[in-house]
Amino acid sequence: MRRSSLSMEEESNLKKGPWTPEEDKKLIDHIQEHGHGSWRALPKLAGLNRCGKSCRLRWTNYLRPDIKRGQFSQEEEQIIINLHSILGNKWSAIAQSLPGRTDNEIKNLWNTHLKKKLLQMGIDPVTHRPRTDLNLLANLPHFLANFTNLLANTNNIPPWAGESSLLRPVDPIHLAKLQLLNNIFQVLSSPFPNMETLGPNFREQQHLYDYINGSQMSSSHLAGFSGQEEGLSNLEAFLQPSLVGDYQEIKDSKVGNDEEMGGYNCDIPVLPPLISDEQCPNSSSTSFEGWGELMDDQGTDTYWRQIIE
DNA sequence: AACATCCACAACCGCATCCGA
DNA sequence: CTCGGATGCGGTTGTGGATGT
Repeated sequence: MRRSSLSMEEESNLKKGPWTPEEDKKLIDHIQEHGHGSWRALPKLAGLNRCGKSCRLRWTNYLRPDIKRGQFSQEEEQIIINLHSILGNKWSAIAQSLPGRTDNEIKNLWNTHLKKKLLQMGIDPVTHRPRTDLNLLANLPHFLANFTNLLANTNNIPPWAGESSLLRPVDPIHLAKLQLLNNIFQVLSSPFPNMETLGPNFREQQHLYDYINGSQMSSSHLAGFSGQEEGLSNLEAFLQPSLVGDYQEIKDSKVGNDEEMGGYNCDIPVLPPLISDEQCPNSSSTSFEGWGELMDDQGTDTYWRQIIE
C-alpha cells in the first residue's frame, strides 16, 4: 500500500541530500509569510522540489529562529544525562526541557559524546549503572591485594610489577583510579545482606548495592528513580566514600555468619581504601563530576584493560 | 602530499501515533 | 469503529572536515 499521495515518478524526482542556501531562503520566506500549514502542501507552495517531510525536518532542526546554536554547556549535558536515566531514548521529551535544542541535536550529542563519557566512567549508558560486562575484572582482587601490599612498602616494587607504567611513578591520580576499581569490585563480589538486619539506612545501602551490582530493578530502586532529583542523588551516591564505608561495615559485621547471609563467604580479601577521601580529585564537586573529570581523557575498554593487566 | 581513518552532524527512512472523515 | 493521510519520533546513514599514517 502506498502511503504517499505522490506518484512514484514525482517522488523519485524530489531532491534529497544537503540543503542549499537558496532552498533555505525559500523555506524561511514562505513560512515567515504563510506559516507552514500542511507540510505536505508546503513544498509546492514554496517552490521547493523537496518532500514535505524534508522541509519539516529542515525547519524544526535547523532553520527555526528560536534554535540555540553552539556547544552544549556542562549544565545542559548534565540535564540530558539525568533525564536520559529516567526517560531513556525519548529525545523529544528530553528536548522539551532544553529550550532551543532539538531532539536530533540531543540525540547526536548523546551518540557522539555523552555515551562515551559514561562508558569512560564505567557506567552503562543504557541502564545508567556500572558496567558488569568487564570480564577483565576477573583478576582484580589479586591485583588489588598485591597493590595494597605494594603501597604499604612503597620502596619495595615487586618483580611482578615489571616495567608497568601504572606502578611507576605511583601518583595520586593512579591511586584514585585504583580506588574506583577497588570500590566497584568489593560491592560486585558481595551479596546484599538481609534487609531486616540493616537498620534505618538499609534503603540507601541497597541503592548502592543494586546500582553497582547492576541487578534487576528492585522495589527500592523503582522508588529511587521515580523522580529526576532522586535519580541524580542515586548517581551521586555511587562511589561516595561514606556510603561505601557504611556498606563495608555491614559486610564486615556479617563475616562468619554465612547462613544468615545466604551463603556469603569472604573469600575475597577485604581491602582497605587505597586513598583517603581528601586525596579524591575535586572533593568539592559531586562524586559523579569528580570521577567524570578524572576519567575524561581515557579510552574505554582499552583503558580498563590497561589498568587491570 | 596522498591516502586512510575517524568523528560530528545533517538528513533520511520506516514505523508509530494522532486525528478527522 | 475503521480507514487513511499527516505528523512525530527514533534509529541509521551519508557526507564533509579533521586527524593520523
